[in-house]
Amino acid sequence: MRETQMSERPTDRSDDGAPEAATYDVVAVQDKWRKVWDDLDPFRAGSAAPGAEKRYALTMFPYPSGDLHMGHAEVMALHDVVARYWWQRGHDVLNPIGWDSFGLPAENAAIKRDENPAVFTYANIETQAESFKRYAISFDWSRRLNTSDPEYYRWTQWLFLKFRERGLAYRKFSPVNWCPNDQTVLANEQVVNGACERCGAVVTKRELSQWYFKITDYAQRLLDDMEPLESTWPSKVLAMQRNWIGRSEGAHVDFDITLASGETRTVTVFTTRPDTLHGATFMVVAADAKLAAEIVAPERAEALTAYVDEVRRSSDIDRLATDRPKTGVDLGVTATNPVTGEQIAVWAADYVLADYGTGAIMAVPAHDQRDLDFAKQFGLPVRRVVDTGEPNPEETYEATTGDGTYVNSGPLDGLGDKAAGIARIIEQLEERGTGTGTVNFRLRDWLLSRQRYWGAPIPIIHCEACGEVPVPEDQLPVELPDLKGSDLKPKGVSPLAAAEDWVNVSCPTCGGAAKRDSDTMDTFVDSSWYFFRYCSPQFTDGPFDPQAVRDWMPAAQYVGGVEHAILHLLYSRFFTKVLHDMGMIDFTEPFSALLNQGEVINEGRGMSKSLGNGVDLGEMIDAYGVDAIRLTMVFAGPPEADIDWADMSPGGSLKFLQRAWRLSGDVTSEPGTAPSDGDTALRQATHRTVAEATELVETQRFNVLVARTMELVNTTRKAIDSGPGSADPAVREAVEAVAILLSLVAPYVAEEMWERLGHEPTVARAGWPVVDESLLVQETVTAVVQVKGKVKARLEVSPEISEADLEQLAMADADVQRALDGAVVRKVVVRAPKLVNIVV
RNA sequence: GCCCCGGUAGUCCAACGGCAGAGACACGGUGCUCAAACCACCGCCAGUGUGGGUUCGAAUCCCACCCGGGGCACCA
Repeated sequence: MRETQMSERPTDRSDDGAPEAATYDVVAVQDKWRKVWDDLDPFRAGSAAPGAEKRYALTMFPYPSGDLHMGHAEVMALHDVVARYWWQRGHDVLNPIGWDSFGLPAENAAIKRDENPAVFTYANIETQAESFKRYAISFDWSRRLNTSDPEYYRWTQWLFLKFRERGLAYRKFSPVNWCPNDQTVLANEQVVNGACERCGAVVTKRELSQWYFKITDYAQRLLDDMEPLESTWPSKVLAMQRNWIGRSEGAHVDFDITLASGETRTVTVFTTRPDTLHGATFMVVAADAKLAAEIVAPERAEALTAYVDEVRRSSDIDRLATDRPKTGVDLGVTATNPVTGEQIAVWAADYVLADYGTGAIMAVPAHDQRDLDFAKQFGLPVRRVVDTGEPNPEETYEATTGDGTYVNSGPLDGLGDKAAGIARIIEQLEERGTGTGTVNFRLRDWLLSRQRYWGAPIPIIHCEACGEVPVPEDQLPVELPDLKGSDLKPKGVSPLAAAEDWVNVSCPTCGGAAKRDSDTMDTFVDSSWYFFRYCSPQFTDGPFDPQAVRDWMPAAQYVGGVEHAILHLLYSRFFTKVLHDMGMIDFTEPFSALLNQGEVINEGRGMSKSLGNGVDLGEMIDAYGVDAIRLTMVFAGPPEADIDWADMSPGGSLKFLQRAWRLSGDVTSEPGTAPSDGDTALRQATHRTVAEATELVETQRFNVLVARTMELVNTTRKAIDSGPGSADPAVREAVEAVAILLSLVAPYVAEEMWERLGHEPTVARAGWPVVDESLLVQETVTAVVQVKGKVKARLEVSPEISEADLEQLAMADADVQRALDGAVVRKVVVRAPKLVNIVV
C-alpha cells in the first residue's frame, strides 16, 4: 500500500511546550466511551418513545473465520449510518448481530488442530464481537444468535421437516456437483465457472441420492415478486436473479423415435422457436442423459459409451471453452418430424445439456448457430424456413436468427410475424396432440445435503421397514455428536456416518433398528431464516414469535455484498414465500430495500495473501482510530463503489475529526442557549446543512453527507475566528449539529464533542436537529443570464421575482446588451428566479 | 456473444437538463516557529472517454463506438 503518515499514536504530540493546536487522544476517548455505552445500552430495540415507528436495520451476518477485516469495516460503517440515523430520527430500531457459524473453515481448522469445530468457531465469535464493540456499531447486543447453537438449529431442522411435509424437501438419486477438495456435493448456485465457489477446485459429477428443496415450484413467484423491489434493490441483483431463474417461453414438441427393436418411443424436446419446426432436420439428445443409452441402436451402443466416457472425463471447465468444435455420435435411429412427417437422424452430443429443458432438442441448423456448426461438422442437412433477407445459411453457414418471412413451412409460408408463427404452430401441435406451449426455467432445485460434519443434521431416520421417517418434533434438535480431529476427515461420506452411537437409533415409528441420515444441511439453509429469528431470538415455541415478526419485518434496509445475489438472497426470498404459504407470516418478500456495498481493494486489485497487498483492519484502527477508519470508508465515494485503499487518506480523516472536535472547545455559550439571537448567516448554513443531510442519508449518498458536514465545520471555524465569535449562540447551534451529524459516522468523537458542549451522553440518542424552514428561505438568489447558452451576467434577485420582471432586468443589463450587440432576439427562455437564456 | 455498472482536475469524488466544483488528498505560498510538524489563511490544476442526435441550453437524455470493472454464457 501507499506510504501513509503514521504517527506512533493517533494523536500528535510535541516534545517541547511549543504552541500547537489542541488534539484529543483517540485511544483514551475510545476506552472512555466504550465503558459508558456498555452501561447505557443505548441501542436496545424497543427503547424508543412509545408509538415510534419500527425500523429493522439488517446487515449480512458474518462468518467467524477470524477477526474482522477491511470488508467488514466498510459494510458495517455504511450500515451503521442508516441505523444510527433512524435512532436520531426517533424511530425504534432493530439492529441485531449474530454469526453464520456452521461451515467448512471451522471444520478444516478442527481437523488440523485435533479439536471440535466449536472451539475455533466460538473463539472467533468472541474475537469478532469484541471488535464490533470497539468499532462501535450500534447493535442490540441482547439478540446475539449463532446458527450452530442447538437452540437455533433446532428450528432449522423443524423448518426442514415442515418443508418436507409440504412436499418441498425431497430426496432423489441423480447426477450432482461434487467438490473433490471439500469432499461434498454442492448446489448449482455454488458452482462458479465449473469450480467450487468456496475453494476453487474443479467440480466433477457424481450420482448420489440427495436432499433437495423444491425451489423450482417458486420460480415464477420469485420472478414476479421482484417487481416491487425494482426501485429499492440494485438493478444488478434483480438482473442476476432473473438471469439465474432463466424463464423462457416456448413449446414442448413430441417426436416419435423408431427404435431398433421396431418399437416407437416418444421423446419431447423443448424449443423457444416452435415456429421453425419445419426446419428441424435432425434431433440431438444429451449424451450423458439416460435417454441416449435407452434409444441407441445396438450397433451404435459401443460408440456412444466411448463418447460418454470422453465427455465425462472433460470437466465443466473444458466444456466452457468457446469455439470448441462440436462433437457427437449418431445413435442410429430416426425420429419423425411431427409437422413434415420426415424421418430425421437422432444424435447424442455434449452441447445439449441433460439438466436443461428435456435434455433433448430439435436441431434447426438454419436458424441456430450451434445446430448449424453441428450440421456442418457431420454433414447433416440444413433447411432455411425463415427468409430474413440475409444470405442463405444453407450456403453461408451463418445462422439467421432474426425475424423474416416463413418459407418451406407449409401453412406458415408467407407469414412475416414471429409471434404469430409461434402461436399458429403451437395451436396446430395442440390440436394434433403432438406438442404444447410451455414455459421453461433454468433454475434447478436446491441441493441441500452436505457430506460434512459442521452443519445442522438432517432430522430424518432411515428405517428398512418404514423408509424415511422424520424425527418427531419433540426430539428436536438432533444434536451433533462430539467429534474432533481425524474423525472429521472428509471421506466422501459424512463423518457422522461413522459415529456409530449417534447414527444407530430405533425407528420412531416401528421401534426397529434404523439409522439417522448422516448428512448435514448446506449452511445456506441456516442463513435463509436468521433474520426472522432476530425478531425473537429467545422464542421457544417456534422458529420465531409471529407478533415480533409482524412488528419488525420486512427488513427496511439490508446491507451486504453482491456475492450473495443468487445464493443467500434468492434462498431467503424462497424461504419467506414458503413461510407465507405456511401461514406463518403475512408478507412475501423479506427485504424491502437492499444496498450492496462495494469491495475494499488495494492498488486496483482485491486484497489477497498471494498478492501480499492485504491491509490489516486492526493496524489501521491502531494507527488512526475507529472514527477515522469509519469516516474514510463512508467518505470514500458512493457506497456501492469499490474503495481502493491506496487512494484513501485515513490521516486526512483523522485531521478533519480533530478539527471538528476543536470547535466543541471553542463554544463559550451555555448549553440550552436559545439560538434565535444568533448570527443569521451561520444559522442558515446550519439549517441548510441539516435539511440537506436528511435527504442525503435517505438517498444513501453518505459520502456527500460527510462533505456537507466538513463544509459546516469550515463555516463554523470562520464564524468563530473571523465572524460573530465563539460566544454567538449560532456557533453553539452549529457545533451541536456537527456533533449529531458526526454521530452517524464517528461515534466516539461525536460523543466527546457532545460532552464538551455540556451535554449528558449519549449524543447517539440526542435527536435529529429540527430544521427551521424560515432559515432555508434566501432573501436573494443569483439569477444567471445566458446569451446562446453562455453566461453573460449574474443578477441578485428576489426568489419570488416574476418571469416578466426577471426578463426585463436581464434585457436591461449592460453586459447582456454588449453581448447581444444589437442582434435580433429570437427567443427568451426564463426560468425564474434562477435563469434567463436569450437566443439570437 | 448477451446483460449490468462506471469513465469529470495529478488522485479520490460532487454537480433536480440551467454558472462544470461541494468536499477531500497531493502540491505550492503566506502567517506562527530558530526550523519543522501542527494550526490558520491563500493559491493551484479539468470543460466532463470519442463521434453523432434531441434541446433555447447536455457531464446529465437518446444512438453508435472506445476503455475499465462485474455478471451470465453450447440454456435450445
